[in-house]
Amino acid sequence: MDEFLAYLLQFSLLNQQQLDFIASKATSLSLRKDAYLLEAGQVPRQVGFVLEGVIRICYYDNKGDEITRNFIDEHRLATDLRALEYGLASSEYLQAVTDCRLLVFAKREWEELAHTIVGWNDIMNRITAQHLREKLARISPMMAQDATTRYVEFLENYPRLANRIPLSYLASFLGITQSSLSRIRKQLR
Amino acid sequence: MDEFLAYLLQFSLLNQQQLDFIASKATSLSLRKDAYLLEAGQVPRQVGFVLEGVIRICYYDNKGDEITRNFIDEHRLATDLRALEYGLASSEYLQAVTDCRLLVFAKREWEELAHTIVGWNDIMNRITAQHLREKLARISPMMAQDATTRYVEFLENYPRLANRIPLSYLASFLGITQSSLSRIRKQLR
DNA sequence: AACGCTTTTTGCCAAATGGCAACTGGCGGC
DNA sequence: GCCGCCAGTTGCCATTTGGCAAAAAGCGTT
Repeated sequence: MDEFLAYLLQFSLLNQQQLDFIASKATSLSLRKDAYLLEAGQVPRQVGFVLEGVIRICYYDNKGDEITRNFIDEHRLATDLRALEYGLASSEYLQAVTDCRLLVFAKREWEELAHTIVGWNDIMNRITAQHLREKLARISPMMAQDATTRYVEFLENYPRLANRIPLSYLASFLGITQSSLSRIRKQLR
Repeated sequence: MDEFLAYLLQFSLLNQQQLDFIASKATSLSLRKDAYLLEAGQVPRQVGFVLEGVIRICYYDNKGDEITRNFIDEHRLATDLRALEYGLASSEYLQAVTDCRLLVFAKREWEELAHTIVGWNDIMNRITAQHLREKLARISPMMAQDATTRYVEFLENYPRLANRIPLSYLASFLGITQSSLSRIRKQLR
């Protein structure tokens, strides 16, 4: 729990009373590898915060191929905040890549936080904006680079992730085939 | 000016007095094709809103090649909001791709808006988050697709842009070479 | 119309990547 | 220890894309 509060304090000044209130709203959840935290078509009903493990965001393209769009590891929010806010069905899956431990806020509790904590939405918007900026900053240079460079930079940007992710997911995230990625790895040794 | 106020009203409920106040802070600016609204290394001192024309966001990679990271067309904010907020130097260029007409708020005026209009930062965070989400939603599927698909989808996503942008910028944005894009175009007719 | 400048198109070949299928290796269940 | 399963690797060849340089097309100026 303290991990989440420390995370919030990066984005805001919250007093002890507020922190206690926030803590009182959280529950904990374990996910087995491959289990879904959220499935496409569902309306999200909770917000997760990853304490341990890796979750991936994926969807299916118009050819039916599964595409991994992103990874969420420790100390990141796992939910579709937009879909949650507007009560929309999500278009993506959130699936555990490894066994995971999460902190979870049910939608009702989350909204109570929004009503009770002054500036809660402001904090969330900041967090959202920062996460999106980081993702964008990592993803947008990737298109202009070849597969090897993309892989090497992934290793630099997410050093703690590479050895926990199946090759197929990583290849899909990098926009190359599994075979190509395997060959690239080989060449790098 | 009304265009900008209408834009704001999409994200918020502002009364007439607030709108008038906002309007009083804006000035207008014309940019010639190829002129810079912001250069890398500079600390941004203003926020632009594109009334007419196209601006691109670009930077130089470690090989010295110029990469176009995004386009900003009518009714979009043109600035580095993060750098502006924290007084940081921007790492990117904002360059006019065509002649442009902009609405401009100097940093000082922009901050006065933040202090005067209740919820101004909240509005800006919403706008930022939404823009980032849109960009991400368009960019992230691109890596998994071949160059032709990326080009076709660009045409669908930005129908009003394609004919106003030099081929080289577009190719760079799509992560392919100018020659390849030219060949792809040829094949599509 | 002729010129100079920039943008776009092409040709040629090399390199990177994809598609498919077979092979290998690790690991848990029996 | 053997088997089966899954993830990762490799071989083979087709396709895509890049790199480079030359040619063509567009455009404004004179």
